[in-house]
Amino acid sequence: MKKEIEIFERYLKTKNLSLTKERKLILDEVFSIDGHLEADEIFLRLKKDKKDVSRATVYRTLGLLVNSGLVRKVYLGEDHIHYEHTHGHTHHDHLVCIKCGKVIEFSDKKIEKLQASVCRERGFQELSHTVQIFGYCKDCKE
Amino acid sequence: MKKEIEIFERYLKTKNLSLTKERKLILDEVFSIDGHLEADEIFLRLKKDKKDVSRATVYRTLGLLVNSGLVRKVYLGEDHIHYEHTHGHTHHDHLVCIKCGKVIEFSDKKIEKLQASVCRERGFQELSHTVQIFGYCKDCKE
DNA sequence: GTTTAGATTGAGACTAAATCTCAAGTAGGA
DNA sequence: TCCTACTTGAGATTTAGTCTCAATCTAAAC
Ligand SMILES: [Mn+2]
Ligand SMILES: [Mn+2]
Ligand SMILES: [Zn+2]
Ligand SMILES: [Zn+2]
Repeated sequence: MKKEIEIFERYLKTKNLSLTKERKLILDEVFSIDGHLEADEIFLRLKKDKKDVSRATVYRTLGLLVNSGLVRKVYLGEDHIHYEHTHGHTHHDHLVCIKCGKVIEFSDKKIEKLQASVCRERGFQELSHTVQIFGYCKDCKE
Repeated sequence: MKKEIEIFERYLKTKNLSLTKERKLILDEVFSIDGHLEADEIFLRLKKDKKDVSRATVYRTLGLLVNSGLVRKVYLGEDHIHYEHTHGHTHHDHLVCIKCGKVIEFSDKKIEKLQASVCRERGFQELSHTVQIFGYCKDCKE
């Protein structure tokens, strides 16, 4: 599998943009995290590492990463967006425990197929989707 | 079918709260709108009608309406929450056109069943879910 | 190597959604 | 009537995210 950095650089090339040192720092930080991450988390981790990058650049670069297809936004019921790697991960959706906050990933081919046929019936061209199921996880239900 | 106001009042009773004139104004305004609505829309409509209610009370009351089960929050990919009636409407999910903003509702029993079985397999107790499919509607796809 | 146009950045101002604070007012049961 | 808990509005606050703009960098063209 291609490395993230190559994909990102190729994407940037197509937009006449370049892989600056700030963008590389952010890319590395994002791919050093497993699981769901937040913009501010990237900003603070880099700051702690004395690899300062401005908050604006973090947001700007996360946008580029999303557009390049390496990363996607996920909505987990909180008041800010989370991000997760798509590169190297198969598509999945989320069960979110509203008590302990745990996020459980699942994927179901049959659901995906049915969603695709809903779109087909409506003449809708799907680009992406997110499914969130909120409730209590095994450990939290009474 | 029971009227919204009765359900709301009963809910409030169980919480030792009362149906004040502000809460009634907001309830009426919310149920006068068909489709997806925003908190600020309620605030501004009431203001225009000279039925002033503070923004804080609008948010507080929308929270109560959600807890009472009359209304639910929906995430449509924008930077603020939308609300929609649940009372008197069957459950559905959304296709969101990222070009013209159109929101198309759909419901699919088979998808819902499969989601339920995903939860069952994981010992997850579902309370609610939302599905959003983003893409181009019939009129917007190239 | 210079020039130059366009890309890039950081600091901090700004916006907007949503929540919080708190003093003043209200409702209802004892 | 008294008391307590509920309720509200105004505006402050919080927080996520965007925008502005001057300074700097990049890389292609000369
Ligand atoms: Mn995930
Ligand atoms: Mn709807
Ligand atoms: Zn849990
Ligand atoms: Zn459209």
